[in-house]
Amino acid sequence: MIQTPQFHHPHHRAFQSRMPYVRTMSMEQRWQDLANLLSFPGPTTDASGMHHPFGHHHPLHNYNHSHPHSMGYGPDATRGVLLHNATLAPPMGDVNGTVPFGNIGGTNLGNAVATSMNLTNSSEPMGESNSAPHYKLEPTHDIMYYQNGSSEFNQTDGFLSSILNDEDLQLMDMAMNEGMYTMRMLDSNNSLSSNVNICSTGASSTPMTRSEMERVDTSSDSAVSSMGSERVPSLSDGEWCDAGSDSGHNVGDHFAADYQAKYRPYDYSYSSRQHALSASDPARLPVAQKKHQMFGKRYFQEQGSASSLNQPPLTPVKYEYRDPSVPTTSFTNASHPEDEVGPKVPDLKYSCSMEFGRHHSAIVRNPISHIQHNHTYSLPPESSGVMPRPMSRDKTKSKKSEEEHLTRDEKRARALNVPISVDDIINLPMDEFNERLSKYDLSEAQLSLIRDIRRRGKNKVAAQNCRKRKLDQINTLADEVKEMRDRKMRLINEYDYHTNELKRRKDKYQQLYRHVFQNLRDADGNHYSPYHYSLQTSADGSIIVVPRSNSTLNPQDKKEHMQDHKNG
DNA sequence: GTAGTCTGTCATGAT
DNA sequence: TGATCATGACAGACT
Repeated sequence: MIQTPQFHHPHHRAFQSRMPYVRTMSMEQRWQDLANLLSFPGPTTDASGMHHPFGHHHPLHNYNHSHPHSMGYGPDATRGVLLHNATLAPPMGDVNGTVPFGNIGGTNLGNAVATSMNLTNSSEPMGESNSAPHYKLEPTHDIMYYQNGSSEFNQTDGFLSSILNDEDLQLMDMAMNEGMYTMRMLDSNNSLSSNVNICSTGASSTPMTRSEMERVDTSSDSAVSSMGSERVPSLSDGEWCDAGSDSGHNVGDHFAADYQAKYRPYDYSYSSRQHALSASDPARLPVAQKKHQMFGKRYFQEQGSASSLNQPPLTPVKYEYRDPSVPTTSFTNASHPEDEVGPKVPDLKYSCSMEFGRHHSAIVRNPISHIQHNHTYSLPPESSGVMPRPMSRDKTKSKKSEEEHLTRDEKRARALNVPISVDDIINLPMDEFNERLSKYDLSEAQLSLIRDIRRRGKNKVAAQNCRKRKLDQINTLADEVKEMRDRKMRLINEYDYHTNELKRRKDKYQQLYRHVFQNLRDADGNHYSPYHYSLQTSADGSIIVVPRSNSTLNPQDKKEHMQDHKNG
């Protein structure tokens, strides 16, 4: 039953007190807030020729702006009339039928009105209250509780605008927000593999499978650590192309291609010789289980060599071992060190993985990858000294003496008759190294050289790892930049969608409001004038007709109102 | 000849 | 405290 509350009713106070303040907010107020937020286009006259209050200057726009809640409730609201028997004429148009009402703010206003006022003589809801796909402004009957012009929408608008406009800030914020980033990565881990999944209507949501995540997780089992992602250290020479083609052409790919060219595997003759030279036992796995540093943040990743052995790393690392019991021929004893069969330190090319190429996109998208990158690099077992570059001209290698292949440290060691191979000097564990040293009566110069050789050799490997990590970080950042750009485009599209959706529903609401007044009749069958009455939603969702005071009309509306009175 | 790149080396700080 | 690692800087070799 439609009621026009008598606000001088003795129970007015009680009536008011029963409702939360916000719940007594009139429909107009909410409408006005909505209109203020969205700058409603005002309809003019309806089909009946009735000058519509919404025309041109919506009477609700400003009439209660200064006193948004005084209308009908203030002390001057003396005109309120309780309409116990207000009836509605049959609906002139099937508002419900022709255009289904969307859910307005999670509450089906049309449904509420229709149910409460029997507008359409139908019990069917005018919309599906739960059908709102995205926005759910409010879960209750209270559609909008905006108390002033600054609404959530404005805030949202400003928020989105700021996001969309301040790209740098956005990128930084998002990058900083690990959680968000993680969500994003989880949310759209497919987009990268599908290459520039821009302008998608929503984030793709194919989750990374557990196996993929685990694969990434276990990818950090190779020997040397780094702080970048697994992509760089895992790539093999020819596999960079695969990785590049997988994700399209972007900055990361550029680096990838660049990297392919720059970081060729250390499989030169030098490397082969080193493999032959190297003598080690399985315990002498390459290198370094290292601490990681990611943008000033260090991660300590305990990935001992044991785990490297126990778990197949994502990056295939080739190890060649020689029986440790076989004594390593000292450098001076081996006239042809390359003939040594060998020892074997892990085969150290920069191992590059097919796995990376295959799982590139997944790895990049995997949030875990940002936490547990495979910072390991398998490196060539090499002695210290300058590594000769691959011979570009075959003619130069024909009669090269072996000495020309020797590194500087090897030459120095040979010059000082150091009885330990350079490879052993560098790669032997400390205990074994000292043991070896104790076997010989070495001069101070020899000892000093040996220490330098060992230091330089380890540092060389460390430098190589460091450079790989650096490029790895660059690649990772390039991927993140691309990801952020994709996200930005998605947000823009989403924003446009919601803006249009809001406008559509606004129009529906406007249509409904007009429809209500067109069909609303008092006991005598007369129309309710929208100038004199307004609709309000009570706490229980029922719609009441509330007389409005003149003070609630803005000057323009008053002017039109007066003109209407003069005309007719 | 010059510029850019690659890589070994040193110095330094951290672990 | 020494060994090792990480990394910036530098220099030489190379393209």
